[in-house]
Amino acid sequence: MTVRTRFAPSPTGYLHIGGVRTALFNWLFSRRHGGQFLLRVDDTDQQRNVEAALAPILHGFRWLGLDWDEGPEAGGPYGPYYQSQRGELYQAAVNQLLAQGAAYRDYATAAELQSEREAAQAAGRQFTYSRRWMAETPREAERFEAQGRQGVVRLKMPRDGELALDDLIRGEVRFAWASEQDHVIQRADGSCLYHLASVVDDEAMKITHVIRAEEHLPNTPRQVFIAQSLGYAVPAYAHLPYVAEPGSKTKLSKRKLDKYLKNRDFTALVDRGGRIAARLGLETTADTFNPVIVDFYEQIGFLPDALLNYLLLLGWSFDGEREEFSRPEMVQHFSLERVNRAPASFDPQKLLAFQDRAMQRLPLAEKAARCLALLQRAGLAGEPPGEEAQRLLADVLAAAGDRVKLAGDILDYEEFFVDDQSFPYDAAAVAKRISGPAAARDLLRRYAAELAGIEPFTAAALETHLKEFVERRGVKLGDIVHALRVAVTGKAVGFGLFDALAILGRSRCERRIGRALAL
RNA sequence: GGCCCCGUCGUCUAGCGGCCUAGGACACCGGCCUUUCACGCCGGUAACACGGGUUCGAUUCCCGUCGGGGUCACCA
Repeated sequence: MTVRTRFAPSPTGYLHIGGVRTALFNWLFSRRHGGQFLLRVDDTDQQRNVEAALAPILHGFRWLGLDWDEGPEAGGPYGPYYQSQRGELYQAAVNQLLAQGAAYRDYATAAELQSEREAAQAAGRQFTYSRRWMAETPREAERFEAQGRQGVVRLKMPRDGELALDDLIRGEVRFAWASEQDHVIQRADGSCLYHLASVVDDEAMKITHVIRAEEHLPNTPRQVFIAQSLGYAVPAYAHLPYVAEPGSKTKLSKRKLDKYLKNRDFTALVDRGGRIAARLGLETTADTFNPVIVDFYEQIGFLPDALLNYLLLLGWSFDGEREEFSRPEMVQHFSLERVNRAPASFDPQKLLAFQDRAMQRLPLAEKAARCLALLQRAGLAGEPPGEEAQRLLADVLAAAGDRVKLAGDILDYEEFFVDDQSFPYDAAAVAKRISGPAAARDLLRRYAAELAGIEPFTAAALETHLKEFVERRGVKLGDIVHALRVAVTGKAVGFGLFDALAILGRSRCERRIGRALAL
C-alpha cells in the first residue's frame, strides 16, 4: 500500500505557522515512505474568493519547498481537489448513509434544539438530542415539511458501546459513543459539512494516514462512524500536539499578537522584522506582518530550511542530541514514533538560532543572491544589478560574515550601497566619537591627508598604515578607529574598519571623512 | 461543566526500571578573544508537579490528586 497523506487547508488568506508544521510532518511522512503528499482545499463553506484566499497558502508552500503531488495547480487522478466541486460525491454518501439508517432527516428548529440543550443543562445531564423531529420515512418528512420546517441530515450516532481508536502518536484513545452528538452532515440547502466531506474525500483520494493537529481528536469518532457506515477502510490517525504560544501551553493564534508582544523574545523577533520591513516600506499590520504567519519569515529573509528545521524539532526529536538536519536527512530520519505528545511552545530565540547557523553554512554566492533580492526590494540595487553592485555586495557580505543572520540584515549596511552624500550619520555616534573627543577631528583630518599615499588600498595595508600612524602621533588605536568608523559609515557599530575602508575605496573614504569633518 | 489529551531545566527535548550525583540545544549569567558589533571559545545557574502503590530499586509501570490544554456549531 502506498502511503498517501494530505494537508487540507481552509482558504483563509494566510498560512499559519502551526499549519506549516502539520504540513511538514505530513510531507515528511509521505516522502519517508516513498508515498504521495496532497493538498486539498477545504472550502465547503463556499467562500466567494477561494482563489485569492488560497494564493498566499500555495505561495507559502512553494517558498518552503514543500511540493505536493496532487492538488490545486498540480492536478491529479482523484480531483477535483476543491471540496466545493465535489458535491455529487457527498450527496451520494449522504444518500447511502440515509438508506442504511446511519443518518436521518431532522426537522428540529434551532430554538427547539436550544431548549433541549438548556433542559439537559438545568437537569445536570449531558445533552443528547431526543430525535423528536427525526423523520425516518418520506411520509414523516412530508408531515414536517407541511409544517414549514426545513430538514437537515444528521448522523444517527450509536448510543452505547465505545470506540477504541489506535492513534499513531497517542496510542489507544477511548470514546463512549453515547457522548457523541448527532452531528449535522448536510444543510437544508443541500450543502455538506466538513466532517462528511473530509471522510468521503480521504476515501476517494486513497489517503492512508491522517496526520493532523490534536484539536481534531474529539472529532475523530464521528468521522470513524461515517467511514465505517460507508464501508470504508478507516485510515490510520496521528494527532499532533499543537504549537503553543511562547511561554504558554495555549494554542498559538494569529489574532493574539498583542498578547505575544508582552513576551520579550517574541517582541525581539517582531522588532527585528519591523526594522527590515521599515527599510523595505512594507506594511506591518498584524494581518500581514505577524510571526504567526509564514509570510513574515519570507519577507524579512529567513531561509526556508532553517524555519523547517526549527519546526521539525518542535515536537519531534531524533536522539535528543542532534538538531541540524538537511532536507534529505529530515526525510530519511522522520518517524511518527518520535513525535512528542505534549504541546510545544514556539520559541522565537531558538528559531533565530537555527536561522543563524543555516546562514553561516550558506555559500557566499547563495547568500548574495538572497540578500540581493532584499536590496532590490529596498531600491538599493538595480534589476538586474550592475556588475559593480554585485561586487560590492560580495565584498560587504564577506566582510560582514556572521553578522548577516537574515537576508534582510544586509540593509543594516545600506551605507555601502548609497551615494557618499546620502547616507545618514547617527547623531549619537557622531557626538560620542567625533564631536566629543577633543582630538578626533584633528586626527581625522591628518589621517585623511595621508589616504592618498596608501598603496595598495587594501585592508591589510590600511591596517599596517593606521598602526604606524597612531604610533607616530603617540595616540592609541582606539582614539581614531571609532571616529573613522563613524566618519565613513555613519554608525558606531559595523564590521572591521579596514574592510570598510577598503571596500569603499580611497576617494569615497576621502569624501566621507570630509563630510564628517563638516558635521 | 461533559468528553478527550498532556505534565523532565525559562523554552525545545533525551530518558522506554538500575548506565541519572538526569544528557543535549536555545536563552540567561560570568570570563576569554577584540577597533565597535557579531562570531567563536571556556565555565556556570537551572527540571523529573504532588501523593500513594508495584519493585531489591522508580524520571521511567499502575492509581489518585493537582495543574495545564483541546473540544463541545447547520466553522474548518
